[in-house]
Amino acid sequence: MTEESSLRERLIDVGIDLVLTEGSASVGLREIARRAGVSHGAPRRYFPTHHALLSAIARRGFEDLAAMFEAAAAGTTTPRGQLEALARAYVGYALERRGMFELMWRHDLLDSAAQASDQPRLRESTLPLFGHITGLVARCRAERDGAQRTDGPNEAAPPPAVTAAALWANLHGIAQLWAWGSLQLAFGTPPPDGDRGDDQPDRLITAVLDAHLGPVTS
Amino acid sequence: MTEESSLRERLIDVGIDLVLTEGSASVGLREIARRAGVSHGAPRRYFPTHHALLSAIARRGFEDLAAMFEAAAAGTTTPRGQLEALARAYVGYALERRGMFELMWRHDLLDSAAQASDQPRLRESTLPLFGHITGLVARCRAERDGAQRTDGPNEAAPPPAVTAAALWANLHGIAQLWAWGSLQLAFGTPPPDGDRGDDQPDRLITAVLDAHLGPVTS
DNA sequence: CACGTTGGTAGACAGTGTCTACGGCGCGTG
DNA sequence: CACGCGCCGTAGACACTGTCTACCAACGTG
Repeated sequence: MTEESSLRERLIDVGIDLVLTEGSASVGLREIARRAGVSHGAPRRYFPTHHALLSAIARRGFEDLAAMFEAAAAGTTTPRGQLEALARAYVGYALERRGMFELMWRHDLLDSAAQASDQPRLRESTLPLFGHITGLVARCRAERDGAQRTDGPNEAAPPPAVTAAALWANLHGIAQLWAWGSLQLAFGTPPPDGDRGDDQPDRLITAVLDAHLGPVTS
Repeated sequence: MTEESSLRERLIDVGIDLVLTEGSASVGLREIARRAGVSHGAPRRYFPTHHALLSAIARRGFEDLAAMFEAAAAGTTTPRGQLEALARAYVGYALERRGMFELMWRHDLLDSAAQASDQPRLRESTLPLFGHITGLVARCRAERDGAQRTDGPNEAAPPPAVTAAALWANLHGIAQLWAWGSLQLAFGTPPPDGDRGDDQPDRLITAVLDAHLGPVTS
């Protein structure tokens, strides 16, 4: 099945492999064709341009990310727990599949606005994710409001969509800055290629959740 | 003065111009040389490789950003106000000087780890920024703690460095996601090349500040 | 069997980053 | 004043890239 699939899928697979091992920069069209065992003109039959192939690869990344969210959310039932799992999955994905995460936001390499004739636009791949976060934030706040109504200074919390956007942006920034190495050396931990320190982002993530949703009430 | 400077500076200037007008992607070494009026091999005299020239350009970007922070902080005196100005300056810079902002975090294009013989490492260019944020957060919290000590559920706020990192990451994520267009369509405003909606990031920024520092107490 | 379509090959073209050899210019020294 | 020597920039080559085009071998169908 996986060995004799159509060349189109094989090119995407090889591309993903290349993005993950090498950086997202050196994913040449000819290199993908080479590793797929075909001539350099072969991909053109399925992808009119290099960007189209990269977009297909990135689309797979968004699908993987969505699947990872569902898997993470299956563990717990409370909205706060699901948000926590989602957050951990997001920056976890960015850190362990760094090249893919980079590629997914390189709008200069992707046809983010064009649609591939039947697929939805690549830019809108993040919409369900955002909707998911918004829903969880709303549920989370509803639970909180139902439980205790005594805390005074909670005046005029922003609507769930704003909080969700802020939370998402926060996770995204953590992922990118951590991948770049800035946050590590801000924390004093030596960043150069030392894979240790994987708990530090966790500390940041819980801090961020507390900030945006309020501390845990249990 | 500016017209007859050394070629080295002129190359950087032309590169910045190119990055700002065209995207950060198409800043070819030969193109810079062409627009500077020299042959394609000339830059090599001052920058051993393409990445070195791009790193010099990015370094200028970090300097500009730092200068913009100082200018923004000069307006107000309260730490909260300075943080607000800094936040607005950060995402403002990212939005109006988009190409530069993109380039600055493209660690696949920059010699982020190597140092240019006398300049500090490019990766550490963000350290003073982070230190600044941390200091402001600490001052902000000290003021808050001095004012009112009555709110109960403020148990165990994270150390200032963690809050500063979270805040910075949040601004960074807002800048990037907004530049990509995801946040716009998450908010319903049409993102495709419509420059309108510049107030929306402002709403996000204030929400983010409130979340990380607590709502304004005035 | 002839035929057109599908799926891939191979070569060409412009353009890129890097490397190397070569010129011209100015400047200090004999 | 001549000479030589660095500095600074030019020009060409090389390998490589993405895109385009012509070609070609199967293959199922009439």
